[in-house]
Order: sequence, then C-alpha cells, then structure tokens
Amino acid sequence: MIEKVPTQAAAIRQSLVAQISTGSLAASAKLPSERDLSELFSTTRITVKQALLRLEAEGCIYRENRRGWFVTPSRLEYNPITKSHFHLMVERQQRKVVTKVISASTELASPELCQKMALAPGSKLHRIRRLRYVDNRAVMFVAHYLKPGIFPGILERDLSQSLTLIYQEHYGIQYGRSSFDIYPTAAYGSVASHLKLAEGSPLLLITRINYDQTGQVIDCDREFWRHDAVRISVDSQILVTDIARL
Amino acid sequence: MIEKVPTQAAAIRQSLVAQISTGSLAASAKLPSERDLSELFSTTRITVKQALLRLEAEGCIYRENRRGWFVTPSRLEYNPITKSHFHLMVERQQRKVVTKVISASTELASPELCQKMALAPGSKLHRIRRLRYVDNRAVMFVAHYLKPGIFPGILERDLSQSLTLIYQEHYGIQYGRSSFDIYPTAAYGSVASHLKLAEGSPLLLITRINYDQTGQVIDCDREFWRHDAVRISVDSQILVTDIARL
DNA sequence: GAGTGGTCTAGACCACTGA
DNA sequence: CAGTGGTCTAGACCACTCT
Repeated sequence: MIEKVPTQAAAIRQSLVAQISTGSLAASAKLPSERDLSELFSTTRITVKQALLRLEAEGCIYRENRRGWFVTPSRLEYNPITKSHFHLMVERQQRKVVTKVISASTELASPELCQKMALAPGSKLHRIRRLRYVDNRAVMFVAHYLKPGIFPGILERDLSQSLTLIYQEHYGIQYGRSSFDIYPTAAYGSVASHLKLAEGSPLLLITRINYDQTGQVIDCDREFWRHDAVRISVDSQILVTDIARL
Repeated sequence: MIEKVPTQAAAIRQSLVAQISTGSLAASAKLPSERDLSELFSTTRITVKQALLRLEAEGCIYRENRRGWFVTPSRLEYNPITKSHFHLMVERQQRKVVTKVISASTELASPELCQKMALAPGSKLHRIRRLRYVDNRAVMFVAHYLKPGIFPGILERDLSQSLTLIYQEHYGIQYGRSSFDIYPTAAYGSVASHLKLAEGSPLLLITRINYDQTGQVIDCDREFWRHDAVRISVDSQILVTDIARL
C-alpha cells in the first residue's frame, strides 16, 4: 500500500480538524490569525489560507470579514416544506433567533418571478427583505415577494414577527401546498454583505412558492442561506400526516 | 453614489461572465489556460485563480484535474423524493446518462448508519458504490446500503441497471415513503477522485432513506453530487397525488 | 515532451474592525 | 492605534494529461 504524501495544506487542515473534533477548539472559538498559523506551521499565509478555505467549504470553520476565523456552530435542521413559524422551528432546537427587517417596498416584478408566480408581465409585488440571526450569527437573508392585492396595508405592519401569523390573523390566509427548489451557488453584493460573507463564498439559495388552500399563489420566498448553517431535512411521512389533517 | 472600485479578480470574473452569457464561451467550452488569462489581464496566476475559484463556487465553470477549466453545462433538475428510475429522469431532460459500478460488497455498518436505518449495532449491509455520468461528465457518486436479508444474491446481478427495477422484478419490493436530507460540504479522498474534483471542492451530500409499503427500512443512499450539476426541486403537489394513488 | 493546473515561497500594501 | 483578513506581485517546482 503506497501512502500518498500529504500536502502541507492537507496537514494543516488535518491538524485543525483534530483540534476541532477533540474540542480543544470549541464551537464558535476563534482560530489563531493566519499570520500566527503560518509561523506555527513554518509556511506562508497563502498555504495556510488554502487549508482554511477548504475547511470553510466543508463547513467546519467560517470567517467574519477582517475579524478572523471561527469554528462553525452546529447546523440548523430545516424542513422548507413545513408551514410552522421560523422562530418556533429554531427555538425547538434550543437556539436563539432574531429577525431584522432590512426593507419593505413595492417593486416591479422581474420576468423570472412573473413566470414562477404565474403573474402577468409588468405586475407589481411587495418585497420584504429580512435578515435572520441564529445565536447572534447572520445565517439567512430572505426576500419575500407578496401579491399586493391579497395583502393591503401589510407593509405598514410590524414585519419583524412571523409573516405566517400576520397572514392568518389579519388576512385569513393559510398555506396549502408549497414547492421549493435548492440551488447551490455563491454570494455577491448585498447578499454577501448582509451575511458578512466574502464575495464568492458558497451559498444555498432556496426558492419557495406558497399556495393557499385553493391552490392560488400567495407569495414567493427567496432564501439565501450560509451553506454551513443548515441541513435540509424532508420526510414524506410528515407530509402524509399534514395532508391527512386537511 | 459612490462606486466601489472593483478588484482585479472581480473584473476578470465579470469579463468571463459576460463571455459566458453572450455565448462567446459556450457550454462545455474550454477556457484559456490560467497562464494565458494572467497575460491577457496583465496580472498573476494567483489573481486569475481567485476569479476562477469564485466562478466555480457560483457554478459557472468547473475544472478537470490538470486538464483545464470549462463552462458548466446546464444543471439537472432533481427531485429526491420521486421513486422513478434515475435513467428515466435524466433522459426526460434530454441528457445522456451512464451508470458505472465501482464496487459491490458486504460490510459492517457504521454506527451512524445503524442509527439512521434502525439496525442493531454490528449489523452488516450490502454496499454498492456507483458513479453516474450525465453527458459524459461524472456528476454523482453514490453509495447504496441495502439490508442483506431482504435482497439475497443481489450482489451477483447486473448492478449497472436501475436498482428500483431489480427490487421490483426480483424481490417484489416497492418504495413507500422516503426521507432525505441535504448537507452542503466539501469533497475529499475517493469521492473527490471519482468525481474528478479538486480536494476540498464544494459538494452536496444527499442522504436518502427508503421504506417499503409497510414502513420498514429497505435501504439508504448516500449521494455525493457535484454542487454545480444539480438543482433540487420538490413539489408537495406531486406528493399529494402520489399518496392519493396509494 | 509540451501543456495544464496544483502547490508553494517570501514578501507587499490596502481596507476594515475593535479597543 | 494595532491586528485582522483581502488582495496582489513575481516568480518556482511538481504531478498529471494528452499527443
């Protein structure tokens, strides 16, 4: 059996992985600076950086722009098809959750959105952009697109609470079915800056389209997730139960 | 309005994006070499490489180990909850598909698998590893774990065809419900080499657990997808129909 | 053997964060 | 202000692929 000689970057990665799994680097702990690491391993910053970038891709560590590298906390388990409130879902997992409203306005719908939501070209939509924090870390940036006709005056309400709740209480609307798709890509521009990601960092884009009880499109969510913050989990059993309840 | 000065890497990225979207670099086309690009943009290979790595994270381009960079072909649309044959699904999208068997053996199940599949610790499982190509590009490496008691002699069969079909025809087993989870991470070792990915490249790990009509666990699939080869798409409507049929 | 990306050296200056 | 990562230079040699 021929043993491959590991590259320096691989050796650095291994060493850090070991420290993380034994707990000598705990969750959310800060790693030594790139300069310190390159001295420790007698190499250059570029080599260290390559090891760090791989660990980042794996989801073991993450960085905050010019603040340093940290050990990634455990991931959120997320089922995009459940209709329960986001806050409830997170708190069930013993995590702290905060939602911050970034903007709320009415905009011309893009051609792609018109197609996805079965709208006439040139339709307008309410756009609500929010940022979600789990344990004080920004993990998801979401843009909700709502049909204005269904939700008069909704932009004047307190949008930091659950939209599902507002739909129910003020507009008598409940979700029926929904569909979603998951698209792995990279973060740029406002998404990157809100999530404090470096430009070009890996990202999970989840697009959901929600329908009411009668099958009409209600809204569309575009969720931009840190790739290392979530594990998507879907069980058809739950769906069966949900449907049986209707 | 203050315009940010784009970095060189961002400018290179923009230029390549433009060429890809206008079609002057078509799908699957080879990009100029890193050395040529660094001359073209009057910069170093490292700067060029950073631009290329970002485009790779986005899913616009991909590399084959030491062969060069290529424009990513369009993604496969994939619904992990459907029970149809993989080949059928791919061919419906006008793509060519090939499945290659990598190995077939009986192994001790790992503790995690025992838990996931509700097995006694120390149980054995058939492990079938296969590699799937779409349009001659390796896009997914999968390990199937089967309960040996249910599938006597299956390892001696032709495993390059649909397992679903073999289950039905030779063992009278049909899928009932299934659950899956999606975990973004990075490729290492045999997964990376089979998919011809560089170590530490982004990857989508989809773990499926399939149950038969009576709710017993049949098998577990661990699918390692190139992150740029797929868009996951789930519609609860389809599930409703499926269940109504039962 | 020529061409490609993979890895690495040994620095430099810049932009931003936080005390 | 010091410390951090972000970006960049100008090279080098290695490992692998393809012709």
